[in-house]
Amino acid sequence: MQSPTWKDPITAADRVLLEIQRAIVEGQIAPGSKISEPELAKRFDLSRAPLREALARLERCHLIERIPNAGARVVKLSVAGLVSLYQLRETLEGLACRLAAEHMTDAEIAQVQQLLDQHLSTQRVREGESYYQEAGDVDFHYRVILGSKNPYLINLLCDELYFIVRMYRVQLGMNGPRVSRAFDEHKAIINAIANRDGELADLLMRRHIGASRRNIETHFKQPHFKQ
Amino acid sequence: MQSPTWKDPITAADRVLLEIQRAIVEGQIAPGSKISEPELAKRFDLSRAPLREALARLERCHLIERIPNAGARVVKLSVAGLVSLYQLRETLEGLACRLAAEHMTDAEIAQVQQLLDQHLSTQRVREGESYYQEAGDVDFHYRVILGSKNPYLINLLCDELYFIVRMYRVQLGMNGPRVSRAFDEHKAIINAIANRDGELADLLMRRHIGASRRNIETHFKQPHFKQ
DNA sequence: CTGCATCACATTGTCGACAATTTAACTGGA
DNA sequence: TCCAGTTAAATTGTCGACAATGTGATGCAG
Repeated sequence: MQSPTWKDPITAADRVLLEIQRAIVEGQIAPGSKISEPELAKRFDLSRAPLREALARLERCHLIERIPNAGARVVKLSVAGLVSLYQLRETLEGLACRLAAEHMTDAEIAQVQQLLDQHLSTQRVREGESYYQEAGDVDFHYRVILGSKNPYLINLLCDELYFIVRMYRVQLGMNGPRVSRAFDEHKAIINAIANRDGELADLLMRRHIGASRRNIETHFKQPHFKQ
Repeated sequence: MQSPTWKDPITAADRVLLEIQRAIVEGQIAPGSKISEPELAKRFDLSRAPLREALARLERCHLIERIPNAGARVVKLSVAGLVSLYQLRETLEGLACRLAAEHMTDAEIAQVQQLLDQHLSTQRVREGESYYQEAGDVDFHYRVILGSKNPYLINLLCDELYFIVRMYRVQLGMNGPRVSRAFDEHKAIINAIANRDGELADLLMRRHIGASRRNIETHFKQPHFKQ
């Protein structure tokens, strides 16, 4: 409903949603801080009606928590939360791989392989620019998820879990040394899918995400991040 | 946010949500039919503000689909939708079992085992009353899911997917001959969890749900149900 | 008769104000 | 000083009306 799977931000609620989403993910609105409806309404110059619509969607993607008659707060990041989230991701994207191996067309698979080569070359040129790395990573996972052709799964991963996953990565300053290794793992996964080996693709994806989780987990203890 | 994991229906939006939820699940509001905000507002005697809040939550649990500036419709049931939904459920509840085998206390496990014996006896007395069967089934799955101790997973299964799963079962008239077999399968699953064998519990749960899906699938072709 | 443009109607999106509830500050007493 | 009860301020929930958009009917041109 609100991101890679997007139509056009038509209504005012849509626009303010995107802005607040970005602000929360990037930490401009601090984790744990209270969300004041009157304040945000003034800040974005609209009434509380579309704002509340946006808040409802923010709760849906786990960026805020609401308590009836008491208001909303931005979620707090924690090691336990990260582990829970990635346990889910491992299983879900593993399932996506198994289904993708079954349902993706040869053309779609070839397109992803081509995409990886393309990302590899641009990544060599723009050494160290983490933005391109993340864009490529997101793009790869996105394609595989869509390849599953399972609407519930697609909605879950692309709309509901996407932003909270991104929030962990962004706020823990993920630029890591895992760049080139991730590319190889992506290659192996799409090859397994190309061979219609869903079981292997499932396994590889779980490992891939597991490695990513351990990589992020270490950042919780590093000095440059204030909990 | 709106079911087994429930606090108290305090606000007007909460109350109307429960009523519409029930009406949709039980088919009193026909699948595919349009949701008119003015009509429902009059029918439940409240303004459109809390009604729209309720609609947002109905979309969240996949009971309605909204299109900007064009309104909402009740979801249509289909074989493809059922398959997609149960693919997800198999994987998710399998994960729940694996985590439950790791995180449930001995006391919690014993409580579930006791619960199953209790259900078995009451079921023998009230032969054929499908309500008790379903209540018991829901209760068992609910406990295992909570046992996973994973907040994202709990929210997903108990709040977001619970009602659409129930809608399929209710509207396809599930009373099936699978009663006693399900009890045995539940027993086997909780025993695996008691033995801390997460892998086996995972496998058994997937089979259990797979069997349930095939059981429901057959009802799509039977005469007593009009698509 | 068919196809397209126009227009009126119905529905959704948004607004500002009021009611209900929570939070905190304050007062008084132990 | 600390705690409980009360009260005032601020916030959330709800309402009715208006604006913007979508829908269907009507009428005209081809």
